[in-house]
Amino acid sequence: MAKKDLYGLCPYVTSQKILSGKWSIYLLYLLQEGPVRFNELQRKMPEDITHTTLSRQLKSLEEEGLIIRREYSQIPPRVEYSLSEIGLKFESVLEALGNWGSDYIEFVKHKNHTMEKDGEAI
Amino acid sequence: MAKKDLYGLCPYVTSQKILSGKWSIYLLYLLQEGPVRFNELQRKMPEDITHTTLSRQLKSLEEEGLIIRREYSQIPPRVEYSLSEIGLKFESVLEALGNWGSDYIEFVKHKNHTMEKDGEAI
DNA sequence: CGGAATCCGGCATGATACTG
DNA sequence: CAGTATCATGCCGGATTCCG
Repeated sequence: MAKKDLYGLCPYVTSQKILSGKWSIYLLYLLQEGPVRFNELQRKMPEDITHTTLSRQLKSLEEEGLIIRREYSQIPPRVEYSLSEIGLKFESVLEALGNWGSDYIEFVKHKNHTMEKDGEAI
Repeated sequence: MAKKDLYGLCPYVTSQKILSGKWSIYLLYLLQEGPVRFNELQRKMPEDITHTTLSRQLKSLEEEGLIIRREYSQIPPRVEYSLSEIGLKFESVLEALGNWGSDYIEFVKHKNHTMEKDGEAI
């Protein structure tokens, strides 16, 4: 059954597919610290994101097994998202990604700086 | 100048943008072991990819500073791609990604297995 | 409050053909 | 062999609306 043969069972291809969602990484990052409610997630996003989009991304991550959706039967509704077991394991990736991202930002700053010094206007 | 403000200087958002290319992760993975020629890259891709697409992805990664394109003036042309300094630093991410991807594949296999045992046909 | 259903637009990818 | 130019298209994200 294994849906889509798990992309040839290649870990990199598989990872790529899962990270293809525009907000997947940041959502997993936000969920690291425990259960978060839907609206709270929306507010914490670095850019504006409609609830439609957020809903889809979360549903997708849930179907892939990375996150858990817990619904409390009350009015008004309360839904919390958290990392699953395999989602928790993703934290090592997040850490590497965070470190590298910071390095990369510094790299680009430096690159721009030297470009200015050289008087390039590209 | 800093193009697009580096996505708010957030490491996760920045990383997400760079990994948005459909093949970025796998390309970086392939380039880990040293310079690779264009056609060689194309052959090593896990799925068929047109040279148009490959060319664009490589150009994109090059502009972002992750890879280096070296052209040898000869006929027929010979172009080799390799990781830049910041691209080399990405290897820690690749390692984490590879490990997690393998775990995830196992996770899905197990999930499917138990689903079959339970006789679910979803 | 959280989400489903639609519609729409953009853009990345893919297909094809041409160049040095 | 490697790349560009052009055109087609499919999918994803965003906007809006309705629902419980």
